[in-house]
Amino acid sequence: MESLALMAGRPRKAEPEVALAAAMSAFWEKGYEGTSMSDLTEATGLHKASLYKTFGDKHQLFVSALKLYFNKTAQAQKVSRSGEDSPIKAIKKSVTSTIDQCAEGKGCLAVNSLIEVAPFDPEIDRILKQFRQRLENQLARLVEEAKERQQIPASINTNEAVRLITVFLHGLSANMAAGMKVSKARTLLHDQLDLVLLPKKKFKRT
Amino acid sequence: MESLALMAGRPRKAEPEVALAAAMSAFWEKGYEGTSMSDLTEATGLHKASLYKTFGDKHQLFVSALKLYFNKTAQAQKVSRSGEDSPIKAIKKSVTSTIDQCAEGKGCLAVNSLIEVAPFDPEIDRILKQFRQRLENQLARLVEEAKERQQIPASINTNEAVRLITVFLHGLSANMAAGMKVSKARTLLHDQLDLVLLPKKKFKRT
DNA sequence: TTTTTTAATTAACGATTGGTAATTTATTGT
DNA sequence: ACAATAAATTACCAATCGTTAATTAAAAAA
Repeated sequence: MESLALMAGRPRKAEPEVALAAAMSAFWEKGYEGTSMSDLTEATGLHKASLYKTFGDKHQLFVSALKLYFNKTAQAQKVSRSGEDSPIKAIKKSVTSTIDQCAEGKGCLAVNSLIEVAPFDPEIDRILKQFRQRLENQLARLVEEAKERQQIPASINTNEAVRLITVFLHGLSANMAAGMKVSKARTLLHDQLDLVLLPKKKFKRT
Repeated sequence: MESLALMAGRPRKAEPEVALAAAMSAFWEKGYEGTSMSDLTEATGLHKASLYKTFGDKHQLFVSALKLYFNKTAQAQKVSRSGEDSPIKAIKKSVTSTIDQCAEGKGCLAVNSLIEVAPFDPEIDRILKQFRQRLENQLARLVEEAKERQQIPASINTNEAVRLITVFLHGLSANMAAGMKVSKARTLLHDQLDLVLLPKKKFKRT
């Protein structure tokens, strides 16, 4: 009765989910202000009026696209670390998946929006904060597990370590938006992980 | 004959340098696309036609504003590390100055532009690359000096260390654009510096 | 076949965008 | 006083912005 239901009325050209995914891509490529309604009609294959009826105005559509983005990336992270028993390897797989989603020249939609729209848009700001928090909690859990299993020193401050990793991810996203290669980003990310999660020793300053 | 010359014609309401600084602030606050010509007239106190005559079109004005931004930040860094003999302290002062310039809710104009305009604007992309390179060279020089003075281990890979620092700075800028406090950013930055510049010791994995 | 339902389509709205041309105002040089 | 100069100001341009109303087309239900 839900997905296979034959509905009265003219059949739509594109399923809302498909159209939303296309809109998400458009926002991702061109940013919120940079994506016009014309761009969205072109991307989705739907006409303006249909977009308004289905998703509300541009802002609501953007909110929906953002949420879809998060579901997709969260899902990708989950998949990439599925079956991984080692916490520290799970961390690596999780964050590497994040980088892999940042295609060159596009960066991460969340980080892009953090800079472009969050400062002027309380609702988007709230949503982004929420999702950052979710990612940080996820990582914090894995760091704690890694400590328990003595893969990393217990002396590490979990919250600080997580912050050092996520802030670095944001930096990588910014660079990837401007063309940094995925391979380069991966290398730097792994260096950063080693730095954050491996212990330091004292060093004699002169 | 230059600065004090009495010129024929109606005197201008604002000196071009002052107007350019105001335009820079506007772009910094609202981004390139987000700043309309009306915003710019309001910020500079100059009328549209005057802006066009003085600076060319919006894009040229933005280029000039970007260059001014770099000159200002480079100058601020230079000042903040002036008279500092210790290379490692000079590094800290230099990058801290970068963070201090990223006012809360605005981030860094260069990083903002990296995400918002560089992907669609080859000229801006080129300029930003050039300035990132300049900053990285500056830091690399200081890292090398620190090595020579044995403030940090010679085993450190200079280019990698510099990249880990600058990428982290970009991440901080993104977060500050969305409201991270300067004090918080400073703390994280210093943690990152210690991590990158202090040596690690081997750790037995289980 | 007619009615009902739903989406596609067309056309248009006022507002704002970046950008110019024409004119007015204020100053210096002669 | 009068021309020359340069900036301020006003008015305007076509194009695009996000948004909406009215109409048409295509399917199911009666």
